Amino acid sequence: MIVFAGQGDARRSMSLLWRSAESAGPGAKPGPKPGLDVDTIVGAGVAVADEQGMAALSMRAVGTRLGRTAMALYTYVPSKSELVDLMHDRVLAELPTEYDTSAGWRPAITAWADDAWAFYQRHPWVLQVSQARPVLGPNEYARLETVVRILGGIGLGPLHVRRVIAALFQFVRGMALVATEHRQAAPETGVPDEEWWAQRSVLVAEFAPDFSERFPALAALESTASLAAMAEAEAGRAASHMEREAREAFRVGLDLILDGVEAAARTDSDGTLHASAGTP
Amino acid sequence: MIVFAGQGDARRSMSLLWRSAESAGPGAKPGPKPGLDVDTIVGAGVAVADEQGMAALSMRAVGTRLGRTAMALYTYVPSKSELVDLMHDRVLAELPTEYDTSAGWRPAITAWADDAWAFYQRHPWVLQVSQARPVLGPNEYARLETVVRILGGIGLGPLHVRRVIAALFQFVRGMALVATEHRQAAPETGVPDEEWWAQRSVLVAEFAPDFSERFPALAALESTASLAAMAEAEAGRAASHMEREAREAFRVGLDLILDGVEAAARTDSDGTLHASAGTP
DNA sequence: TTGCAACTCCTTACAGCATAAAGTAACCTC
DNA sequence: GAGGTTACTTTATGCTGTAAGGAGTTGCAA
Repeated sequence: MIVFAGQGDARRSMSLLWRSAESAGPGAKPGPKPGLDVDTIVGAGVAVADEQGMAALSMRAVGTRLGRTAMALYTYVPSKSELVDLMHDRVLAELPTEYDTSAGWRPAITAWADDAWAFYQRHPWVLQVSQARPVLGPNEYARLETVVRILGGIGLGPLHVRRVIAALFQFVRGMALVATEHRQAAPETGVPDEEWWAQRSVLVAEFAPDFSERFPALAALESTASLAAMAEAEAGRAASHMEREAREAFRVGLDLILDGVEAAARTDSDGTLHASAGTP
Repeated sequence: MIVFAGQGDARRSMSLLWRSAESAGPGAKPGPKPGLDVDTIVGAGVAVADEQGMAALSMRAVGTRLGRTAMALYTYVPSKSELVDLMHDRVLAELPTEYDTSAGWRPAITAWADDAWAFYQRHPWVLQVSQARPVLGPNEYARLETVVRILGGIGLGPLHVRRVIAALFQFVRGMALVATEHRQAAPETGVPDEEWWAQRSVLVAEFAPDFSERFPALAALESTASLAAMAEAEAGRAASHMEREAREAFRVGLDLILDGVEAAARTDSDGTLHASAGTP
């Protein structure tokens, strides 16, 4: 499903991304009045993707939602992959850009990560858009700017800042991806999480009766961990067990990384070359 | 492209995954001699995916490679998604399962991460297989067992171990994904990395002339970082700049996480409940 | 030896996808 | 009103996974 950006006319897609009441022009043009516009189409695309997932995002689906055929969209948007780019940048606008750093960078970056997490849960399809050649829309830059503002002045060298941010981004993305996949798998396959796992456990036991000899460390971990997990399972039932575990792993991993960043910031600021980038 | 596992007959797919000279049975059966077998088909699938990517993996493509039609495969494999599961577990067998922990867990886990990185670069399509409902094949478990053996005995509680491993997995996966996407984008779109970025920079400057006012921290970072990046760019030219950056960020991020794990292991082993799971 | 059941593999068919090409109708300017 | 431009539709092409049915091969029982 991963869609690559930047195939089409680069100039056209950039002008679509950065347009802002762009060049209203001379006014009346010949031909029938446009019944649609790019914003409406992008909105419909986002609605389809939010409701039915990326796999259900087809030109027909978007067109139908607007009472048109699939081909009608091509008047406004060069191709499906440009539409996805526009959808991506559109939803990115939901992310906050200001974080309070008065209590230090760490609570700020934690809040940022939590917001990103919530964002991905809201728009899971975003995780399916390729990151290789970023959309380079205004909101993509705004998101980056936000993090750079928080982490730019904590004593890391500029190259270090970039890499820490990349690592942070990918970590958040990765954990959010597992969580959304856990959540989506149930409706997609028609089998609830717990039931699926139970069924599989039985089958594993059946086909691999020597499991605990082949994977002793794993078996030991499972037995001790499942006790704790069961106790925990009684608590909430809004989200499935796997989804909650992903959330916990996200929190734990984030703290691990931020501990590392803290240490790096201390050692980096003594000696190593660094420019005072960011934080005006 | 993300394919969900476990839709088909669970029993059938488990027996395919765990089969090992399975129940040769009574011997001669009626009907023509099978011209293919599951292993051959899985091998052909891996070859197609390795060479042309996940998007090019179609039943027709795999069939053609074996001199058959697409439908011939359905005699051996219930569906495409089961085939993908089998391919996944097949290549997972390439990963080493033994790591030398005599110098401590940290070099071992670093080597593990490096091997995983190389593995993903070799089989980028693996990154497109959903993790939500893991394949639960023997090699998937072997991979997990390997990490648990390294991290099980360093003083983390069992629940903590699971989450640290989840975080580690997702981090490696995420960084590997960016790297492979950078590498694949060039052939996929026909435009080399550097050229694409140069072209885009010009367009951003054209459509957002107020860039450095809108994104001051970003602009400052870019200008200082690009100096260092240019010096670095002279060194090697095997991989593109973006790909090398992803690799660097991977290294940096991994060290950050492992610093955190080290600290956690120290504090966790004093006081908190934990079982001595793993490392016989 | 014959007949049958099981088996492999093929052809055909269908619904769905992105999108190219061509046609129709609406609208402005001259 | 004519001509050109634009919005949108219909039709068509070549992909996809896979259901359905048929052809040919083989082993065993009668």
